[in-house]
Amino acid sequence: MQNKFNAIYHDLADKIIHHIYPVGSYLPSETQLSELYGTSRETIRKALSELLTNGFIQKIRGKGSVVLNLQRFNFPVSGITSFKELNKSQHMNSSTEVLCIEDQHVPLENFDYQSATPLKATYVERLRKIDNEPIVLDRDYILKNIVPEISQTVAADSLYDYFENQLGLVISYATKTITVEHPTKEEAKLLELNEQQDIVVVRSQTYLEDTTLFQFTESIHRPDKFSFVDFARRQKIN
Amino acid sequence: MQNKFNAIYHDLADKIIHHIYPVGSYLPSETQLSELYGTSRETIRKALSELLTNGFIQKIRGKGSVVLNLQRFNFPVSGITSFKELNKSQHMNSSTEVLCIEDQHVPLENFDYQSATPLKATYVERLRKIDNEPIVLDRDYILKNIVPEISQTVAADSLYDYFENQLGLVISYATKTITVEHPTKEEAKLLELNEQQDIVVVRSQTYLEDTTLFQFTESIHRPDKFSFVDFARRQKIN
DNA sequence: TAGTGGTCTAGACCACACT
DNA sequence: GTGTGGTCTAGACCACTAA
Repeated sequence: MQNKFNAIYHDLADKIIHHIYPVGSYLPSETQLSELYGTSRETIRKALSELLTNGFIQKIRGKGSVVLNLQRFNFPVSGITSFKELNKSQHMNSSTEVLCIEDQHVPLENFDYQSATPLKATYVERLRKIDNEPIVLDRDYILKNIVPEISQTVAADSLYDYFENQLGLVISYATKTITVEHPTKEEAKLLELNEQQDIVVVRSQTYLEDTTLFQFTESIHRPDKFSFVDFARRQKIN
Repeated sequence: MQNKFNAIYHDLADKIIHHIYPVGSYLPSETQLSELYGTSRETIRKALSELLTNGFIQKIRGKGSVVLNLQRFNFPVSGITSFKELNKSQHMNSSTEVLCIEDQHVPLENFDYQSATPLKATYVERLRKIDNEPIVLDRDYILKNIVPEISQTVAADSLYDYFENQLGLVISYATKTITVEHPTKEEAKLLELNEQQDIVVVRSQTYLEDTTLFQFTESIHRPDKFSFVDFARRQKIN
């Protein structure tokens, strides 16, 4: 937490989560906060603008910053989060079963992606269970030119942890699409569905800090277990 | 467009969309931009940070700001956008059929919302078609204490246009959940589905600038026509 | 009128990438 | 070393809210 504004953001977020600043109350004004934290007003404003985009507060001109009642939305299901992280922060009783690790080319047509040459990747297929019920079937294609090798133990634990903390990769952004499709026989079997039921498919492409494409993922969700929660701010279209 | 940084943001976004700054190239540096636009560097940085969060560029420390290849993600399906706006910006051949306008209480249990007293609302049910195929069934509950009356003509045109441009309401943010459910007979009939097929339900609560809750919406999507596109930046969980 | 957030400035120092 | 983006500052003026 080297940045001032980041430290202030987390301090304020904590205080909101623990109701030191209760829902519906106003935070101290920006000038008061800048005195409190011994920093300039612009730095305070950066921290507040983080709180704003993450749905902690609403700023009202001429009045102040109100604490919102949206704590439940603050875990970033709409962001990029690994299963292990989610699991940890939600205290779920979950497990991961590695079904397959092998070298494959990325099935580009699935991802609506153009490439002159085939993309070599490590294919990892994993089944995620919560309380012993299958919830998600994850299919990851991790590009070989970035990560040459992936071991069984890493796949069973957490790919993101390995990439970020062992390899020092900085994951930056992703594009996602969510659609509803018919399952294949295999998918239905693994997720314990009958073949009439649809599946929810979340496909994403993940990029590193330097804009290198790095991973393709296909997450197949049981429809009855799927829930996507989002917080959005209005933005006019021009 | 009174704000400098907003004007600069739109100018740069336009130039990216029209490939004046091609995909993969670098924008001029921040100091160059501040000379170009005759403004301070911090103002430029605000504009760039908008471009960043909307997926237009990626900033790389020590190098510059790279133009990303994500134009298709820039219409905010993940934001708050009205059907009419989307329609206009996507040039679709669409129509809206108003099925019902009447006074109702908000069915709070559907939205997992607590309230001591029932919430009086105008209920508007509309069926959205594209190329004469039913796509979405929208059910809006607009709270009476904010908007007392809604006419048939307004519902047939655009609620958001009415709220923002006629009534001067400022819509600020919303919470959304996406789930997959079984249709009722009526829903299946309206969307021309067989009752085996699932539906995608997007439920949202929309708030005004002053944090007043203002609208509940239930959007029922045909599963085969549903697609949700998102751009997300990585944020660590603490 | 006093206090609030919204915008903008001109400067400073730092960490990082490239050559 | 030079140029880049990342952070931070101290001050200014504005528009809005409330008493």
